[in-house]
Amino acid sequence: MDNNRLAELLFPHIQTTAQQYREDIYPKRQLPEGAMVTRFAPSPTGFLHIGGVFTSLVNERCAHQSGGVFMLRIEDTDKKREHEGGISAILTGLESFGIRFDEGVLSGGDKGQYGPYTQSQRAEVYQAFCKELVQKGLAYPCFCSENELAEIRKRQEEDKALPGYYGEYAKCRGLSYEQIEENLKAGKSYVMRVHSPGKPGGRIKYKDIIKGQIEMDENIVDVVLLKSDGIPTYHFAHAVDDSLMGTTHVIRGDEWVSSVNIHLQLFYVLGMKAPKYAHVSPVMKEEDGSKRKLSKRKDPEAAVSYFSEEGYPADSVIEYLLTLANSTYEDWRRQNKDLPYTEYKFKLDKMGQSGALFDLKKLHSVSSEVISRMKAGDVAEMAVKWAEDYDRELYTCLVNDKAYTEGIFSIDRGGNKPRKDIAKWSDVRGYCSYFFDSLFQRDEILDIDAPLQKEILESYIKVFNSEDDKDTWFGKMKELCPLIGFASEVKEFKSAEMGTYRGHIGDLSSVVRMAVTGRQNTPDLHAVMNLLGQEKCEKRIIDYIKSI
RNA sequence: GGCCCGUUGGUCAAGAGGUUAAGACACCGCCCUUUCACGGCGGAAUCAUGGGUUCGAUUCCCGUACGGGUCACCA
Repeated sequence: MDNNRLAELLFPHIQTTAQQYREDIYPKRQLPEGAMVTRFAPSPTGFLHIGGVFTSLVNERCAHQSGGVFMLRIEDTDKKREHEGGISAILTGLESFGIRFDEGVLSGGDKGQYGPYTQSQRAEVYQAFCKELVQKGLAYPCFCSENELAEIRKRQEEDKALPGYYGEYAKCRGLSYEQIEENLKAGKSYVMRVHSPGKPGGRIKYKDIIKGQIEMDENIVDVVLLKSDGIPTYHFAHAVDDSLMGTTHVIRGDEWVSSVNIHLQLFYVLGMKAPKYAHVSPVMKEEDGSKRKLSKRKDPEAAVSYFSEEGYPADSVIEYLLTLANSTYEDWRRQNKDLPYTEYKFKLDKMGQSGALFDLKKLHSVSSEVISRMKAGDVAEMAVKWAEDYDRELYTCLVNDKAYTEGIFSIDRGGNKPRKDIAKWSDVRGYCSYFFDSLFQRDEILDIDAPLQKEILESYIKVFNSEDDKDTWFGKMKELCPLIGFASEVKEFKSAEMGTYRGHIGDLSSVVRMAVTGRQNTPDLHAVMNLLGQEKCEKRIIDYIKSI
């Protein structure tokens, strides 16, 4: 059959040739040796998943630390599943994590010389390549209906044969020009399939940067290249786009591993160089003692909105994700507490081969470390920002007096022994509620006799002055001890015989802390009282005495 | 079911043919400390299983179990 004639029959409107795309329109990138060109290619079918942040982070690191290019390509080839606003949700989500793209679909519009970066806008490009394949006898139209395909599948099941459209099952492979023309005239819908050069029993090998050597059956199925609407399947779009756009490393979820035989074959028939592959394991979730993929529907922490709602800083999430990606990251971080994560040399081939469980406890720990290193002003600012959206009552308190708010977050901050009370902004309310009368409440009880507490506080209130500096304040505390039968040193208390003292200076502090803040756990008590001021402290103490 | 991949403490994991099998989170204990923290020290806890190769296997090979992935005109 005359393939050129068939190509014209099928694609009369396609004038630009694949050759022109390859050589003129998408020239080779001029990049330094070793620069990686990577991409994140989501389909706008829903919301951003934490797994998507994970893979895009890995892609981003590889590109930017090698002096390469990182692209965002939108794979919107399935119109049925597309969601309104899906693209901007992904864009703003990724942006909020500080993941930056050099090329592709960005919030300000497309950027880069290798576009368009939205697949639905690239129909002609794919069709040109498909046309070329037809000319080479490597692609053909298939008019099989859904029912016919189902029948084939049924027959294969009975024969215990490999499912798929191939070999003797590929009815449309041998259609003549006339038959095709006739079908076309009759207006029958059709897809374009590759004429797979694969041989049954053939094996292929490839080296995956993460998974290592992988061997599998060669693809023999005539996979669909263009769907009946002329839009490509993922497989075909991947092959065409990634070679045209000069992607050097395809880093994607490992659900694609088993399709690599198809992809490699497509690059082969297209006469284009295949990229290197790295397949990332999914982030998992533990349930009933077994692992499963983190699911958007079942697991709230799968959606990135969970992290903004809970108030985990983006940096914390990134930091945690990095510890999952490269286990040496944690060691590096301990030794380089103040460097940005971008200074860490990420290693693709050191990624785990099996999926890691998403551990909220660990995130919590990582995040409290991150926040403990922030400046008071930044903490205040981020907490206020979070409260504005998620806790109006807290917000009102925090914005009322900026200096006061910043004072709260300044206590015990900045030294080399920072506290780690806050892991997420939703912890802030609990952390600082006693600084505001409208949030203040007592819900803890101290394990010391009430009469003793009263006695202590009645003595204490006489000498208390919130303006005292720390040494003066502490000196007064010590002087108070003998008057109420307490030891002014914990050591002395411990070494003395039982019954010598009624308590020690630590107990004294606890009582005062409880009276003033209603809690047993607060930052430096002197600083707290100093910020609260004389009047408030006294009132709290008096109220407390009355209440017990 | 076919094909592919995986399995080191509760979790994340390093690791190499011979190691006392790192480290981190969580947990427990102690120390430091006016308290609360932070920090330091210590503890408990792991190579899925059966064969084989080997002087020696957690590491290499085969099988089993378990887990994950994939078999669309979805990505």
